[in-house]
Amino acid sequence: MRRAQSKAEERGASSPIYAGLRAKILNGELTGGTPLRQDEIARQFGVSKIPVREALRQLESEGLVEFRPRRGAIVREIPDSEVLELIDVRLALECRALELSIPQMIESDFQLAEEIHEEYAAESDRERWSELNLRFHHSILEPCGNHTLLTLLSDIEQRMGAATRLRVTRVSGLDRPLREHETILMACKAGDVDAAVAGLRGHIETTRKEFVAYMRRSQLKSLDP
Amino acid sequence: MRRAQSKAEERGASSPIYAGLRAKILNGELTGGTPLRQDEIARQFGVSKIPVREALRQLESEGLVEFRPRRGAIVREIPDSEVLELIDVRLALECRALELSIPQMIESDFQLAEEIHEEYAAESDRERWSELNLRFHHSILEPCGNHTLLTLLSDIEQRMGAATRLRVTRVSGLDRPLREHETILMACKAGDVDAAVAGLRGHIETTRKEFVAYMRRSQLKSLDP
DNA sequence: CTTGACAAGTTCGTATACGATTTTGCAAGA
DNA sequence: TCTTGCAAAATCGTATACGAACTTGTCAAG
Repeated sequence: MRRAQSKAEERGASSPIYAGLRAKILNGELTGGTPLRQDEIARQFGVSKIPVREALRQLESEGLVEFRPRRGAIVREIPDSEVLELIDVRLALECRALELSIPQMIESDFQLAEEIHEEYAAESDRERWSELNLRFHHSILEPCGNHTLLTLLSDIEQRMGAATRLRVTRVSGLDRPLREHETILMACKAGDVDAAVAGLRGHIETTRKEFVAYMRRSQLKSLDP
Repeated sequence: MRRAQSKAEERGASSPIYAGLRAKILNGELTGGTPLRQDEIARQFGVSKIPVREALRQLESEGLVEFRPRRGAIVREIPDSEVLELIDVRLALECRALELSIPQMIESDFQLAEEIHEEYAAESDRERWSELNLRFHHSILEPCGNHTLLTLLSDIEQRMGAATRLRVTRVSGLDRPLREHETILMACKAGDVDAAVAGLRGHIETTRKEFVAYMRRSQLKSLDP
């Protein structure tokens, strides 16, 4: 193998590995339980195992990867019960963010939210619904100005996983979330914090119920072939 | 140095290093900005740099340590602005946890909370106030059953740092938090979720105001010798 | 055919080694 | 005295090496 390049790697060799693996896990290319062999990943990226292990450790503390002693790392399988817990966390964080956001919102924020909302309403590709839904939520939360909170929210969303979000989105139609988004946006424009937060809360609680319904169904399916 | 021990290390060499460094950072033994030299830490723990680097990476993603490219790791200095942001996150998570907790609480939970409350009231050592305060909060939040949420809360508290908590606690007296705790506990016993959450919210908002006051003072001090 | 045990091959975890970069110490010049 | 330059030392980041643990495949016994 090539010796250490003379080129100055500005951010270390583990960064691209971290980013690469993270992307593959989040977009569902690597699903839960898949073993992550260090030598293989090292070969793929043309480095040794050491930066690979560092990247895996970082993914571990984000909850995306799990280390088993002496048996290496696997993509973490997030149990349904934890998804429910994460939805509650999301509920708490989004509601607080919205509370802080509304007094900070200006005309351009409303415009952006509305544009995303309309794109969402016009979209027919189910695969994109979840992405547009997320973008709408971010657009009304971002003005809150609390970077720490927003980062935490992103982490939570990623931990819930793309797959989960898709499953939930499929269960519900397009109409119901759109109507709820509209209600929330109206309340934001009116500066009515309580109404907006109540709307968002109901919106997320419905998501939660939909996930519970999804759980029921998949449990039934597994019991009755 | 000794060769690899035959003894089977069940959880890897990085775990004790991680725990050790974490403890030293949280209890204030290592303060913000302190450089964390890999070779030195490795010598102290009798291992090579590799497990040290893994431990540091884990601490990095918890926000306790900062890596600068090619210049190693330092204990992260948390800016006042971020502490304010973290208090908002704590507000959101604790309020939601309490909401979920109250319907789950049984007699023994009330008893535990009351015991801690009384110990708190009787404590004269200021250094222990912050610990007892934390313990009281945990006692009423733990019944919520959402492990993910509780873990996140612990992370947040640790990130705010022992030093910060002490500073804030010193500013306030003992009476005010005690009265607020009592109000919250009463509402919990009565099963009055709204009152309890409102009480907790006010309690944390006061903490926030106290921190703002602390910031003002330390800013004035630095301007006027 | 199934079970158990041992050998061979994988894969992990970390010590050691080494090039590259940053920091430091010191001497020469302004 | 205060810079400026540069060589020496310290420190980082990662490749390589290797023992230990785990997995897999084979074969004999039941």
